[in-house]
Amino acid sequence: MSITILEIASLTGVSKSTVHRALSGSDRVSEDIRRLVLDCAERHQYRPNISARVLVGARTYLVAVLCSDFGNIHFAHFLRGVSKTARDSRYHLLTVNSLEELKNLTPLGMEGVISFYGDAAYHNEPQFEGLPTVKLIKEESPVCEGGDYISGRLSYGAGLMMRYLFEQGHRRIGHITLDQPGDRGINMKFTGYRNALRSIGLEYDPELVAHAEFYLEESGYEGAMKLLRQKNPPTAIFALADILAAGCYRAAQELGLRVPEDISICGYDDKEYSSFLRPPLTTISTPYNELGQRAMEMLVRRIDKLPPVTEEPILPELVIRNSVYNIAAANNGR
Amino acid sequence: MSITILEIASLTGVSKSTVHRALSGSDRVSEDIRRLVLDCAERHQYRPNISARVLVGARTYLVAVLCSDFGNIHFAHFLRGVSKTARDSRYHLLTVNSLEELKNLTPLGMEGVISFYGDAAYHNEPQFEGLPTVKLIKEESPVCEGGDYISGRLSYGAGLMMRYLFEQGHRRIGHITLDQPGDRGINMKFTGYRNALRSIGLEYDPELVAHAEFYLEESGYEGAMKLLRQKNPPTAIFALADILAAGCYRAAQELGLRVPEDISICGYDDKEYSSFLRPPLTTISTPYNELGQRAMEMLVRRIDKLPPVTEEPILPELVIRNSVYNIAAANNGR
DNA sequence: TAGAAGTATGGGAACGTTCCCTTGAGATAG
DNA sequence: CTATCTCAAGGGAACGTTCCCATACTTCTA
Repeated sequence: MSITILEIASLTGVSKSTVHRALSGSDRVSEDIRRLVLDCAERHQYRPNISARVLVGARTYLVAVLCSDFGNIHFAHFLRGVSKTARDSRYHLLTVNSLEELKNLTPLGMEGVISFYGDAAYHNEPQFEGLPTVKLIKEESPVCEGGDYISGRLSYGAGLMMRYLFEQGHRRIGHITLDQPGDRGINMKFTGYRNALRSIGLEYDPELVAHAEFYLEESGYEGAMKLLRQKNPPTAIFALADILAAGCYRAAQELGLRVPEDISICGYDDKEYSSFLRPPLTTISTPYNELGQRAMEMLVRRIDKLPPVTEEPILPELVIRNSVYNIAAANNGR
Repeated sequence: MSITILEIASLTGVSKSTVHRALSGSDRVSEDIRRLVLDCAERHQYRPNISARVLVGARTYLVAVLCSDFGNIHFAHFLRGVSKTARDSRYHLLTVNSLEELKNLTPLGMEGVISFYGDAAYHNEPQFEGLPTVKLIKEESPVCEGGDYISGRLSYGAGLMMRYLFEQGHRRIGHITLDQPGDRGINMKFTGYRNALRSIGLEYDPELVAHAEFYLEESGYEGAMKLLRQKNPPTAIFALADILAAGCYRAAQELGLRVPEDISICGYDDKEYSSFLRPPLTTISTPYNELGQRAMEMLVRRIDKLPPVTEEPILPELVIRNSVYNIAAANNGR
């Protein structure tokens, strides 16, 4: 274990109070003694005992990051962002798997919580365990008015893609959505699709929407099959997730349709594999790393009781590759 | 904050010692009082204050997981495994980004450390901060004799692939390795390649080895170009990583070679995208989830001062898809 | 029936830190 | 020269828990 404040005191021949003052920055200590103490602390690699600090209610610079699935690659990127800002602001991170575990760990003295895509059930609580809390959510909604939150802006992303498809001349745009109970984000994307249709001036046609059951390639395949076998099939399919888009590719291949010449396909997520699909998939990328950094910045301000600042929003980006055909140009060229 | 032992004491009218005894399991307390105390604790959702425990040197059930890159998908899976076992054995996890941060957080009272693919520089230290430590390493080596470690067994995985290629009739097998300073694991894979060559009875030919500079698709492309443009090119290329294999695909395509008919390509990692490559990539999968569980089990035993048990090793697995051509069968059929 | 043995409970100290109050010494002013 | 002020430094309490020892009471044994 590390050396304690009391040991430094006896080593330097001053009292623990004086050591504390010297260590905790410019209080009332003479310059000589400060030097002496700081020197001794440095030499013995003194590190304050966080646990003791907690007990007396002092600051800990500990922040909990809540995520129910550590295996999620998006979380991994998010965490990397959080971790970066945390390091810059001398905070320490504590990853927590569930609300139950968070409760068990609160005595460690965390000063705040960052929550990654929590269950919809928790959206209503503005903070966890009475601690300042920043939540990453899939899409803003009135429910979240109370607390601090940062949004993946799925609806915006969906609109981005829809507008792009429209610009490329597509008018019949299919959509594969995912019916996952309790996950508001996905319905939000569906909403994004519908809103975009409206703003573009296209009519909503339920025939153009397939409902996938699982987050699997197979579900995308089935959805695409349903959409493409109609008498008047769409010219483009916007799949809710890249993994579903991969399934669409397989369906297209099986039906003898070329991507993108015969059918345009695009996804959402920009997974690592998406650029390796043939043709490389046009998709939407969410900058989770930046979202993580921003979330931590927001939390730090909140902990410091600073008023929230309105910064430029962090928006999903359109990643244009080769899976969407420019119908407009093709028609012009004809 | 949660209710304290002292508050329960005054609530139930007994002393804090008695409350502590009742709470800490069957010590010397009368059944009546135990009931009374447990009831009160339950009702008020008592949670022991870990920080106070640390201070008096009692158990904390806290374990640190050390990883320098939280964005690593392999780590994400590993962490999921660790987390599962931790939950089952009522341990709590604390993810730590660097050795420096670990040092800062030791006062939280962690009882052990699990380290994910740390720098080679740390391999020599059997434990961090004097705590029981289990390390995930890429490959066993004499260096690690002192401490507890669990191995990804890269060398075994490389051997697995080489034997498979040999069985499929390949005799000129190229290899793309990665020159990363300080990363022993990669040299280990290279060693695995050479060992496998020897055990199979093939001669080592430096002409068949390309050294990639970065962990990038581009590097794989360059490596494959070098190997395939020789006058006597290999019939198969074993790339050090799936991402390099993806680059090999591009090189093959550019040279007008069909995969796998003209050139077999295989990788290592079994990344999510590997099954989406055309043709789907034959590769090696490391069960990081299981490795994480095992690592935590080992650590728990070590913390409990139990002797280590020798269990079945967790081995990488060959994932056969369609990127390796069976030359032997083709020749027979001819 | 006295003393020993055993059992239930209470009380104090300790862990390392921070906060608050006190002490003492030197400087300044009247 | 004394009273007041300033400033450096020391000392004690508190946080919540655990551990150890003390105390009171019961039960057993000779």
